[in-house]
Amino acid sequence: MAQVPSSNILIRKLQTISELAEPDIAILGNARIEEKQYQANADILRDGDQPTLSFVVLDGMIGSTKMTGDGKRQITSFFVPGDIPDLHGLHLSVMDCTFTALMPSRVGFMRHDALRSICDQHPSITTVFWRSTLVDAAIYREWVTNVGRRDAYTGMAHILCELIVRLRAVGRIEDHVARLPITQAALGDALGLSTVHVNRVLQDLRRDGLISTVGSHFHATDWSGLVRAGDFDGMYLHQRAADVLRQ
Amino acid sequence: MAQVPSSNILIRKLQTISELAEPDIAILGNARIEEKQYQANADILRDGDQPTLSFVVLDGMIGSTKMTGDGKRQITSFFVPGDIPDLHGLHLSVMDCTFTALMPSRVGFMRHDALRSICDQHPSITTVFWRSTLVDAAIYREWVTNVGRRDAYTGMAHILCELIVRLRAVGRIEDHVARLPITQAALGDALGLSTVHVNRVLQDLRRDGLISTVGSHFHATDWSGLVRAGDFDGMYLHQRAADVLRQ
DNA sequence: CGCGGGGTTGAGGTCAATCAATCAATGTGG
DNA sequence: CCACATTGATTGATTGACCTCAACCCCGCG
Repeated sequence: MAQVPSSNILIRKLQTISELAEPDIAILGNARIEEKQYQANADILRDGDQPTLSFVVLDGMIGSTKMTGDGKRQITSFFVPGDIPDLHGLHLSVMDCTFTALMPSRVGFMRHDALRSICDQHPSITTVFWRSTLVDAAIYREWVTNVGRRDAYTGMAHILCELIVRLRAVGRIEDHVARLPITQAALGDALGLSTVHVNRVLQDLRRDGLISTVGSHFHATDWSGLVRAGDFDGMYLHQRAADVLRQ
Repeated sequence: MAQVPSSNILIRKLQTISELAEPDIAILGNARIEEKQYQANADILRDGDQPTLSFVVLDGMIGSTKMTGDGKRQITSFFVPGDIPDLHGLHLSVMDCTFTALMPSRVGFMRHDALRSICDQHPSITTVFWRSTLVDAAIYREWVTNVGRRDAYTGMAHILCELIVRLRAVGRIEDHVARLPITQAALGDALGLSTVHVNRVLQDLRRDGLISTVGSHFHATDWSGLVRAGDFDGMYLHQRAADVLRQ
């Protein structure tokens, strides 16, 4: 029905971290995907759920979030088009976090039993999926460090660098201009900061000529400066060499 | 040579998160493991390494650590006996973090090629290993939240709860008395705090009757109080029901 | 035209870092 | 057996990063 199958972006993302064999690409391309649109701040899966579906991000951005007992929110990771945020649901029956759309987003659902049968029949795809969850874990590790040991200015620059590299890898931004209608509140929840402080840190980054913002457009005006300011080394994203060189 | 094969603790740990079939237990029990002892603060694998071995913790405690550009250390997770901290090395060729012994520790090395051939021949073991790495990722998620959105007092209580539950699950502590010769500096690096502040927070926890310390012995004198203080819900550890009930 | 969401600004307060000692326990060489 | 070094814990004083509260502004929208 769709000229551009929604599995395309999934395949592209997986290719940024693994080499995919032709037959595997065909298998993944034929996977049945049910598309659905979400508004900003809509929950897709909730902490405590026992889902029978996983989803791939097609457009927009999804956050994996956790709430503390006193109602504060932490975003533990961003997920951009091509990512399968809840692939772990395939093997962990109860969700330990909530997936929320951080901007208007389109996602594609895939049935767990279908994914499991693909994995059973194609061990090489199992490896690719496993690797994808391992890269997610590597990103979590970096976020612990970012939140625990970097100050607000450095952490903000870091997280922006990560977003730009990941979006570039799947062709969603050119150069270092990102259309990122992400709220300052979301950035704060990602970095463990208040929205007020996020605002001030963004002003500092603008003052230093590292970024500029025009409405929801977000621009890294000094990429190497931003990388330096953010103490950023994208190695933890484990992208294939070919993709890294394309940066 | 050893009466108690070092794979026992590995099997026990895997059983806390997955049901293991008899044949799989036999396969894992026969895995060749090279034991090695490390002193406190010794690195086992370093950021940037390309290891051909993975290791299981046999005794002590290992931390996965990252350094920031200005030389601050963050511990992104603890690993206790039975855990395989660097199982991700099986599919991510370059290490993105360092594994350090946080106290005198004994670990057992297993060759990647041996592990890969086990996975190739026994898909059910692949699933168990995959699930193990997914639980590690769930722990990272919780740590992001702990470091980002909980204050020092709550975060400290939380991390102590996690350690106690995980150590109990593999039978390394009875009741809630833990022998934990972990330094306050390590706790600080885990929580993103200075050692001075760690010291003061521990005093607060003692003052409130939640913990007591005698030398390197560490005792949760009020388990339910500590759980409450730490905003702790162990669901994210994804232990099997039988194990959770045994708490 | 009023409303709400997101962004911006200012003032004051707090949690935790830093700096700088001191102390206890352990180990080491003479 | 003691002088000395080392590691980790503890304490006090000061500083600073970031939070909270409380406005206000801007803009799109029903």
